Order: sequence, then C-alpha cells, then structure tokens
Amino acid sequence: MHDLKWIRENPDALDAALARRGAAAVSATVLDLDKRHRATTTELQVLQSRRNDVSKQIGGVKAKGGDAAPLMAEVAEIKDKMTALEEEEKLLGEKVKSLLLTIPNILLPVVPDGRDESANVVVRSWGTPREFNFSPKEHADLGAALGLMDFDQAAIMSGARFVVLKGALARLERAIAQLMLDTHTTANGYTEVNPPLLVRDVALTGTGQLPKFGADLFQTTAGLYLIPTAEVSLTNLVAERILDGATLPLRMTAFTPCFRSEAGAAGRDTKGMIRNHQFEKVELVSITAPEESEAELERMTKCAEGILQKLELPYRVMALCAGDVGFGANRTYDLEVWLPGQNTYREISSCSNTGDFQARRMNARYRPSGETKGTRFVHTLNGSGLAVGRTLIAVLENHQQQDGSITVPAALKPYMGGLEIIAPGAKIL
RNA sequence: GGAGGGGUGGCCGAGUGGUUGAAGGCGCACGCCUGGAAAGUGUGUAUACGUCAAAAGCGUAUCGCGGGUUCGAAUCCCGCCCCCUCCGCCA
Repeated sequence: MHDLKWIRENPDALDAALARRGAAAVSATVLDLDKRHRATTTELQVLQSRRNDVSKQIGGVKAKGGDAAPLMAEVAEIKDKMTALEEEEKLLGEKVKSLLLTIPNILLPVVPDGRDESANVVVRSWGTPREFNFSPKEHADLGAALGLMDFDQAAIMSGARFVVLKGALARLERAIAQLMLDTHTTANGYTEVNPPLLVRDVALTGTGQLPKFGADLFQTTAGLYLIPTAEVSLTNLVAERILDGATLPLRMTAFTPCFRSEAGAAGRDTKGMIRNHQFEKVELVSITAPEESEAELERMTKCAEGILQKLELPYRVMALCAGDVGFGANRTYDLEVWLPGQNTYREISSCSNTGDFQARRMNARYRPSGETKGTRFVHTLNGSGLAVGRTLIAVLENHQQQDGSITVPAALKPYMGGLEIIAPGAKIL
C-alpha cells in the first residue's frame, strides 16, 4: 500500500511506475477521491468541534441549574448536518482505502524493463548441466518407474494436481527440507518458526494476496484461508507491532505445506509435481530497517542459492523484469534450476523485497534505536529457500542414472540414513 | 458447543455519563543533588489524520473492533474479535 501523502506529491511518479508494469494510471482517481474525502472530513470536524464546545457548555449550565434548552437546540441542529456528512466521509474513506489496496508496489529503478518473463535478465549462473550418455527422463517418469510417486491414487482421493510420495521419495522430500532448515537456522542465522497454516483475511491483505488475488486461494467453510506460502504467516508475525530497532534485522524460516487453487493455470504443467495444489516449501522472511533491505535481498538470495549448491544442482539467477515482478514486490530475483528431463530451467525460488509495501498494509513499524519518539515502517522481504517439491524434482532429474536409479547427493546422505542410491524395485505399498 | 469473567497509554493499574488523552505507579528522557553513583527530587514522556510553505499552534479521532443511545460515552445498549476460568468434546 502506498502513502497517500506521497501520491499527492508525486502523482506522475505513481502513474509512471504503474506504466512500467503495464498497468493503467490511477493517480487522478485516487486524488479526486482523496480531495473529496478530506474536504468532507474537514467540514465534519468543524461541526464536531462546535458540538463538543456546546456540549461542554451544556454541562456547565446544567451544573449551575440554568436553562440549557437553547444550547441543546443548537446541538440538535448541528447533529442534523453531521449525519449526512458522516456517512459521506465514511464512504469516501473506504473508497480511497480499497482503491489503495489494489495498487501494486513501485518498482525500483534497477528493475529491467520488459513486458513478460522473456525479458528477464540472467544475473549469474552456477554449475554446468551434466552431460548424459542416455536420454534423461522427467521426474514423473522416474518417480513412477521407482514405484514411489503416485499421481493416480492421489487423483482418486483428491483429484488433479496432487501427488502421493512413498518410501524413499517421501523420505527424500523430508531430507531435503531438513537440510534446508538446518542450513538456514545455523549457517544463515534464521530462526525456525512453526506458524499457523490457516489465516484470516486480514493477514492475507497484509501481505497483498487480498483483495485482488482471492481466486488463487483455498478458503475454508469457517472463513479462514489456507496459506499459499509461509510468507503470509511469517511476515504477519510483525503485524501491528512496534519493534525495537536494535533487534533488526529479524530473520525467520518455516517449513510448511502451501496451498494454491491454481485458478488461472488450467492446462499448464499438468504432468508431474511442478504445479500442485499442495506442496511443501521452506520459506525465508526478513524484517529490516529501510536502508538495509536492498543488501538483505542479496543476502537472502545467496542463502537460497547455497542450498542448490549443496545439492549440486545447476541454476541461474534471474532479475525479473518490470512486467514479471509480483504485485507486492519492488524487485525480485528468481532462481531457476536446471531440469535435464525437461531440458530447461524452471523456477525453484523467488526472492523479493517489498520495501514498506506490506509493512504499511499490516502496520508493522519499528522505533529506530536511540530515538524515543517516532516510528517508521519496517521493510519486509521474502524468498523461497527453497520450494521443496521442485527441489525433489531437480534432485531426481539431475542425479538420475541410466537404470532409473537416483544417486543421493552427498549433502542429503546423513538425512537419508546413509542411503546412497534410490533404486527401482523396492517392494512398496 | 455450554456457563461465567475480562480486554484502558511502553508496562502495571484507577476510573460506571460531563471540561479525562485519561489519576497513581513502573519504565524511559532531561535537569537538580553527588567526587562519582545509588537514593532523593523536579520536569517531560502516545498514535493517526487534518489545517499550515514549514514549525509552533489549533482542530478531529483513538480506552479490543464496529454500530447504537445521549446535548455529551472509557463509562449505558447491541454485534463481532481476542484472552482467562469451569464443563463437554477431542489429536
């Protein structure tokens, strides 16, 4: 959400920023509503002031046993006028607020121009895609051949876009998550959190999924929503709080299931477990002072990259272009992992700085250390560190052998009880 | 799910219709005192919005949230949220 004052002073900057995203200008509409809202507010406040005044006089007159009738008549008249104004004021205020909630964040100047993902820029890459002396298979085929990845049975109980992992693959997924959590909580300084998976609409409004993207979410009959990412739960850990500046930055990580309706993705990535309704992810969230957030984004991205390196998975870092950066972010790096079975790079992590965009929506502030007066909005960042399901895919495809077995990367062996090879033919279920 | 109790400033806590943004205390800041410190003592100590070129000042709102009653609400009424206690159910 944007600062209204800033929009008043920089309407053209807002519209120009929206144009970079390919979005329509809104400043004129905002300013018109805001102007009418403030005019109404001022008018109302004059009446309120007068009413408070006269009411005090009535108290005084009555205390002395005088006749307050004329004064009461005056207040009655004032109140008449106030009723309509109050309604108007409230309505205009709500209109301004709801419009503000639909305006995306302003991109930083470093974000490359471009309309869609084809204009994203490769920042750096790591690792060399392995040379295969056979034709590498896709993860869904590998998993099925191992007998440990079952889409059919998942469909019977849950429908499309679900998967059942069994035996060594179920364990592999857990091992991957453990490696990530252990790395982030020790080497990278993040605090592990186990947050709620069901949240209220205010939490989702705070992080920006609502009000615009409700169609992507699963909502329960009780009105709560399943989180589409732990970013929601973790970032809301600072909602409505005033933090002590000395405690910043806060770094937290959580391993959670994520739920997405994939409403707009019919027909895309229908094979395999690339795009499921339910998947697991280790999320990273940082809360920083404003001047630290850009450096923190670099740091966070490096933390995510570290996991890919440990797993010996080639990847590249993409700077998303203006048209591809998400609603709440001012800048985003995607990590794309090499998938030999699909002969392409696929997104496995997305690290974003939202600046004070989310902080304003959830009223997350801090008091700069040393200062006793005044608060400022914090900056919030989030990144996948990494998407666990997609990491599993990458491990399968990159570490597959000609016979369909999977070599367990060294970093995962301790978490696999020393298992070195996941081989076909295990008797399972 | 049933019954009851409660949500006041950074914290504790008073306040059941009238000049209360809110007593008192703690904490914090600054000063006095002291060789220095403690103790003592004095002063100050919320947020948002509006007005203003800006500051000061002024105005408005805020005692969980929203609505209502009233000339006037932290105080009365209604709805919601949250917390606590007991009962029931339950991993």
